[in-house]
Amino acid sequence: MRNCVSRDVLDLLASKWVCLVMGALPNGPMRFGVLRRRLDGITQKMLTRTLRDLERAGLVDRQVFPTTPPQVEYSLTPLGQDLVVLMEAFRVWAEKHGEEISEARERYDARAAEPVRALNAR
Amino acid sequence: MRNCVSRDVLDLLASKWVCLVMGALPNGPMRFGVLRRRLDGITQKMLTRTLRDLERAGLVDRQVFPTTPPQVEYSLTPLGQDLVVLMEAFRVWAEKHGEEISEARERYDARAAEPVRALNAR
DNA sequence: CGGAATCCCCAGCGATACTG
DNA sequence: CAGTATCGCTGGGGATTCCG
Repeated sequence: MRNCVSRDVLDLLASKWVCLVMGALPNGPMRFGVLRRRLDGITQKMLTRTLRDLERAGLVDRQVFPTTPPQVEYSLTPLGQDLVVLMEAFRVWAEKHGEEISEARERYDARAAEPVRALNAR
Repeated sequence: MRNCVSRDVLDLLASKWVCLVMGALPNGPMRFGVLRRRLDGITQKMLTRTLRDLERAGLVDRQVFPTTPPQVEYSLTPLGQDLVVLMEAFRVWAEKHGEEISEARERYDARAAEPVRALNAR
């Protein structure tokens, strides 16, 4: 179901790195290596793939300088910048309520463990 | 990297069904079965898991009526409603620019196919 | 330096069957 | 009706190696 358009964009965001990559390059063009180090923990393969997906979707611009060694710069397109604004709003929400969520999880887990303890007590 | 709080929430949204499930129940409590049919295409297992995750995170409330047959109603918590507002903003964005994105993809694919055709032409 | 290619693992999800 | 339990697969993604 939900063959609607928003599903496409949703699938994009569902990718593990898309948000992080986009969030890492809002200020001007950035070289591949620099981006890689900024996102410490990402594989070069996943960074390449993620950037390709974003470029294909028209959210990221890719500029190649045929020098030696080669140099490639990535930047957000206007559309990409527009989306980053939304994601930023989301990030703010997350930082505001993150604590609240993790507390809720701890409470939930504590409640779930309780019956088990009662069982072991016999 | 990015052990920051927003990553937790990000992982939640990255789940395939979270956004769809939350988007499907903004108006009052809703029974499991109804929700299931509304989300036509979701497995009962995934719906259960998704709802559990959301309940654990404090975004969804689960109320059980010990009748026969059993009846369980799900609803958004205030925190969940708050998040839905954000997701709604995102959905609007997606529907506004979805076309633009799929066009960009077609252009990209066309360009990518071109060199191949040039090769085959020889 | 930026990226393509290859190998491989395992979590996510679907399908199916069973239960209180 | 609203789940839990079990099996099986596929594909996302990591590690490594090679290339211009």
